[in-house]
Amino acid sequence: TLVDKLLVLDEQKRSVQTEREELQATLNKSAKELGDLMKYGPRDEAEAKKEEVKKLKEEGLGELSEKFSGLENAIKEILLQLPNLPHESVPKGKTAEDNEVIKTLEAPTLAADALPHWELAKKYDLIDFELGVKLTGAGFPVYKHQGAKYQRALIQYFLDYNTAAGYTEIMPPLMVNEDSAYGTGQLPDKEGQMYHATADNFYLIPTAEVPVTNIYRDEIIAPNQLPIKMTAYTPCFRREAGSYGKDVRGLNRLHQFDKVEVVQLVKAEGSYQVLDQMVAHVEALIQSLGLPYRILRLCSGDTSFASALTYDFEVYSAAQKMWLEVSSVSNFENFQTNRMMIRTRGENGKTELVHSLNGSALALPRILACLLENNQTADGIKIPAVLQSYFGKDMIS
RNA sequence: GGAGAAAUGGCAGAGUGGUCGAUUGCGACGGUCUUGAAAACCGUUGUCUGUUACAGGACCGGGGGUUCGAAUCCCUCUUUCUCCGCCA
Repeated sequence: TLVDKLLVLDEQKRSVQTEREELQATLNKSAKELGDLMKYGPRDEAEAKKEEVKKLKEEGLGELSEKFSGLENAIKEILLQLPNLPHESVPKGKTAEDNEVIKTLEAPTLAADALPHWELAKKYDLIDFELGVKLTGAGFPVYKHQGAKYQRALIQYFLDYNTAAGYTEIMPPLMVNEDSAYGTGQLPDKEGQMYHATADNFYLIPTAEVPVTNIYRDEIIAPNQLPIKMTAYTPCFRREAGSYGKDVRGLNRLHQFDKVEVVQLVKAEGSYQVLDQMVAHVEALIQSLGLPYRILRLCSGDTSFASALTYDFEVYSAAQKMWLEVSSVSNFENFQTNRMMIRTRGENGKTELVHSLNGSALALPRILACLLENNQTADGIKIPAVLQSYFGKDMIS
């Protein structure tokens, strides 16, 4: 297996490293002696010594260095391919069927003539999917009138909700470089899922997690700065290669969508309590919108490359009669921070990796879909109480 | 896009081929003094790797080269600053 290979390579690397460093040490020492000799010693003796050192270097060092960097690269390549290890509470399983339902609210039923959100979007002129096709392509909807305003209201409400809980608001770049994409684990795992601006080798962000977490790449965070809590609204871009059918109808799956994300960097001890807090945070947010939801603990096969434990939140689309994922809350432990070298100092002053966690709070399109479908009435679409001050009225009509 | 200058530890800023992992100042931390604080004085203060431990090795924006020896010389890339051009 990869791991066995890794162990062998690592052992080889160490022994080559020791060998090389010993040679390096003799060379360094000789060079120093030679320095004195050049200054004070007899000329011919210095020259003789010089030849001797030169020969020693040529014989060993180049070969050893090559061998070493070869081994090092092989190891690095394997390490990048290894996913995170699942937390002990993660149920074993391969597909979404094996996810564990932690909590579920009753799925409401609507009148027989209830419309799916794409019909409602057309009826009230909220979203123009065909226009998006003209401008860009499928999966790039155009929000209009009350639809655009509803988006803005949701974004603002979510950001206010998160900052009230102590998250600092961030507005990051929407494109990142290769280092950032590797840092959070999108590369090499999700190479084909990101839009790639090849002329400059930038990637359009699939989630705010990427730029926001990378803010602290290569940093040692003072212990009194922890926990670091950040929230960001960004559009997200995903190629979604391989999706098809009713999965992609309407707002169900888009290439560009809006999301408000929360990210935390915390001490390793207690990171799972923080995960629980984040789950509670997201749950209360969904509750405040009055949407029926359920919480899943993802099985090993459904958990993403970088995550150790992920909870998914799904809301119920009453007109489509299906659950739609609207938030994913994960603890990455030190998987991302190890790649990014995000550290803090422990009791003894030694550096140690922090843990990174993040979650959506929340992704907009499916929330909007459910808000439209579940709140439709003969007179219009009701706006939840918490959103009315942001939206400016209590009904879309 | 064109021309020039620069990149050194948390920050500022020395260092132009050997004794430099790096002077000094500020900041931070510990201590003395004080009822407490300030001031003053003394001390500590980069990262990675590696060993049971000591030793050892690497890192002065990134990569490559010259040399017995590179923070220092050469090539290249990136970034920043100044001037010019263009522009929301």
